Amino acid sequence: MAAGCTTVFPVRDYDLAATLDSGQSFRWQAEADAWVGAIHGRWVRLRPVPDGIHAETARPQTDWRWLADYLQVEVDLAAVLARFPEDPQLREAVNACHGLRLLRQEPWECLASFILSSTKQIVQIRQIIAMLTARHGEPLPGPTGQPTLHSFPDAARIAALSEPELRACKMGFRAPYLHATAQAVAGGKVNLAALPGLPLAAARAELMQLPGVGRKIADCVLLFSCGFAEAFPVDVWIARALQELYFPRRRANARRLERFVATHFGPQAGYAQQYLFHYMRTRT
DNA sequence: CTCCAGGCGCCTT
DNA sequence: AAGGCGCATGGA
Repeated sequence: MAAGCTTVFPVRDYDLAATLDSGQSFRWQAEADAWVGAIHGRWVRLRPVPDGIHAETARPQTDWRWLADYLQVEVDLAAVLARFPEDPQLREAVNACHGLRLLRQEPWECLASFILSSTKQIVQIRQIIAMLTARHGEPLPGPTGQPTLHSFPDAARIAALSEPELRACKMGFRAPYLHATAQAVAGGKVNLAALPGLPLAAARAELMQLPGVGRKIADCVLLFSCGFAEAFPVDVWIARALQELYFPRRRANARRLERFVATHFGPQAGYAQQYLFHYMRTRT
């Protein structure tokens, strides 16, 4: 294959803006008609085009599989939606968010990002992560005239930082959680790369050993970076959505909500969750 | 000013 | 088992 800095992924039903800006990933920056980001140690610009997604890198690529995998362009969205349960609430969310997809992110960046997400608004999560990468990531080669992007600092790098250095990135009480989890991952106590090969419950239990990682953050990592499409993170937005859409008359406690999501949404529950989440956040 | 944000860990009942 | 509270920080 010839090396080049651009390619087009032919794909239908892909809303790039909704997907990159729906709270599953925190580093994509909007330009006039494109998105710029740093993934897999590379500067990338993505642009929606009529027949798919146009991609541009700073350095020539001979193999674009890393990006095709990240974007999940091979996923047949219609087949995913076909396995959703038939209920009017979910149908409404799907109709409102046509082309919304799930990404497949790098596990460490995903885990660290969601440790930093607790009781923060998405805007602030983005600010914390921007500061962390600018200060402690490696500068990436990019086009001249563009602001320099940085790689996400790996677990060993964050483990080697002091807690005050982390707190200086405005992450507050999350600093000791991120630090201790970075040490556990860098030290091999949890092997993130092995999680996709485990049964869902075992992979979840592995993640929940880590400090600062409970059920919700574990499910985010399982869904957004490990390929477990049935993982269903329940945050305040989703809890509110389930309460309002499915239990409008009586108050449902956490236990009841957990049983409902485990039985109602099926094998593509994680996709359903993303539609409900985006629908709740964007409806007027 | 108060309230709350893609929670978690620990402490009470 | 289930619920309450503190934790930093900043925006509404």
